[in-house]
Amino acid sequence: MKHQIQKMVSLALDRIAAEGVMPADQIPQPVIERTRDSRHGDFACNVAMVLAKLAKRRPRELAESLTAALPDSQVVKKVEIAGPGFINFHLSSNAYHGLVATIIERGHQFGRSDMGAGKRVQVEFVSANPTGPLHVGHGRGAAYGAVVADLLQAVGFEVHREYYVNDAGRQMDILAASVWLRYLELCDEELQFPANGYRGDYVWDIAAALHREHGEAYKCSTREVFDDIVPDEPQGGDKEAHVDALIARSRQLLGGNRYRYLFELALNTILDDIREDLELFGVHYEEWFSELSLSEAGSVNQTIERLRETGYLYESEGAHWFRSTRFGDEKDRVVVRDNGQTTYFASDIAYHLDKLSRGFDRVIDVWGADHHGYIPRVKAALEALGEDPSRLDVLLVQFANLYQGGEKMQMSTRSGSFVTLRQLRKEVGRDAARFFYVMRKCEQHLDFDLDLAKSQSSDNPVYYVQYAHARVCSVMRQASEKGVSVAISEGTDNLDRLIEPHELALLSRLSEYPEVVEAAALQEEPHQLTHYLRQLANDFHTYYNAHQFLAEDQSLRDGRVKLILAVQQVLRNGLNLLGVSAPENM
RNA sequence: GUGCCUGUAGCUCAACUGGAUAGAGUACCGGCCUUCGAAGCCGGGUGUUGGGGGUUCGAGUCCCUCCAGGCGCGCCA
Repeated sequence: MKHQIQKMVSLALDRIAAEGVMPADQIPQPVIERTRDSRHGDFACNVAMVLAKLAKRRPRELAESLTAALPDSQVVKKVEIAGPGFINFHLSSNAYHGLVATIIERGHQFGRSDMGAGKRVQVEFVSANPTGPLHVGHGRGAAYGAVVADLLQAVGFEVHREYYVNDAGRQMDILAASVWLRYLELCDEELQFPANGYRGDYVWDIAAALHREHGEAYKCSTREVFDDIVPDEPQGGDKEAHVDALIARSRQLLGGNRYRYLFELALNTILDDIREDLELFGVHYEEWFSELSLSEAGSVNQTIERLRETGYLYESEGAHWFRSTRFGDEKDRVVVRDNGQTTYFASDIAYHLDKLSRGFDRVIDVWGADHHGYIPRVKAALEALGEDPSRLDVLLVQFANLYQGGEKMQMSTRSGSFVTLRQLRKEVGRDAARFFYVMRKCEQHLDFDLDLAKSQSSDNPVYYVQYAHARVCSVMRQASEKGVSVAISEGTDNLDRLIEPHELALLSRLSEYPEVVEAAALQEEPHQLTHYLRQLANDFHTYYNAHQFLAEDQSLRDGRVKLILAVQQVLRNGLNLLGVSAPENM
């Protein structure tokens, strides 16, 4: 509908331009928007005000000429000029009859489009280090990334969802060492657990599994392990150096094979847990991309060599630096440490290079907002290597704060005192969690009220929307129990019986749905869809209370049943895009 | 100190990316169930859009400045 009106206005603009009112080569695409206030009609156009200066005419005067030049239309009943120069379009009552038929006919396809024209988009999200279970902070990135991906797919992009597994870095070694030390404790060794080690219960679990299956085959004495190790922080030393020394000692005492077994046991246990967790959260990936595979294939070293060839690499204090300041970064960045190890940044450049080389038209990263300082250096590296950095889009997701009983809950990964995504799901359920996570713009801090998400009351927006869907189902059940026929007629038959203001409002709302999906997808803003669904549910509940759907009058009933079936379909489609179920009863 | 993000009704947030009188939910008060599910609906008031300046027909939205909060500023990932 929007496009139809836009075409009409464009045509009118061409016509008056031909009359020499203004230069024909400077005519913009007119903006059509839905009115906020129904007294202003259904759609409004501001083009007369925008072009007033160019045409050297008063806005209202220009609007007069424009409306006179508008072509006739079946769907537009009345055109008015209002305010400073708005052109308001009032639709005729049958304008949306085709819409209802279309929704019913297209079913779950309604709202989808091919606007993306099959362009390939890669969306990387969550990508949490496999050093512990996912917590509620990751949950937001998971829900947000999943919905953005689904939205893009819905409007015709070919979407590739990917999880980057950081299975190569130092953090993984710290995890392995942590597991081993806990294992030693299970073997009745007494030791001082490092300040920088991972302390969560899951570390004990992995250690216990190792102990169960291999007895004391991995045991060493505490003396062997800690002999000559630099002191830890509580003893006045450096916690980083301490833990690095413990890692080196683990490798040395266990030997390559046993260390690798331990490392992979920890990695796989946690990764399996993460996979299952996300699966149960309704988040699916096309690919789990291993960082380790990058370095094993030599990509990281190749990337560093390519960078060296560009001349933007230099040596200083024994390390190799990338001159990212050349490309607007705050400071230069190390890619190879003085101990010869490549940095996380180095593999990340290699990874992004790999993504771009796979031929995606667009690459989207969903990151926690605490990583925002990282964007300039990644883009700098891509630019230095001759890639177009604008192909990469980084979406930052702010933290989610959990509230319970009005109290903010504090969390920290290292200390192990965090609420896991799994706990949250068990607590509030998948539907509420998914919905709450995407209810806010991603750059907003999210206050996640556990009590509200759990509550089965009208306060809870998830139930509000789901209830609207269940209500339609219930009406249809009632009809069959009462023996009332609700087999609907063909096409647009009987839709002319829909004349109540509530019905017209509902029709207009339904017509918005494809626009909302498109806007939410292109702007990467799932919250637009949650807001829309609440409005649609509200329109429906209002209608429900005002009118009897299963009317005596057969043709009236037919029209109304068609309308509420269309509502049901759109609610279902929208919830489905959010990864939230559309229950038939509650 | 410096860069990014945020600041809108008592609280949690919208505002179609520059449009008309800034809107929802919640909280508070009142009304609506012998008729399709009251997990619902209807009515009632709430604003110096953090402050100040600027840009223009028009600013919550863009620019400058100040104030407040969050995050970042490692040869960690």
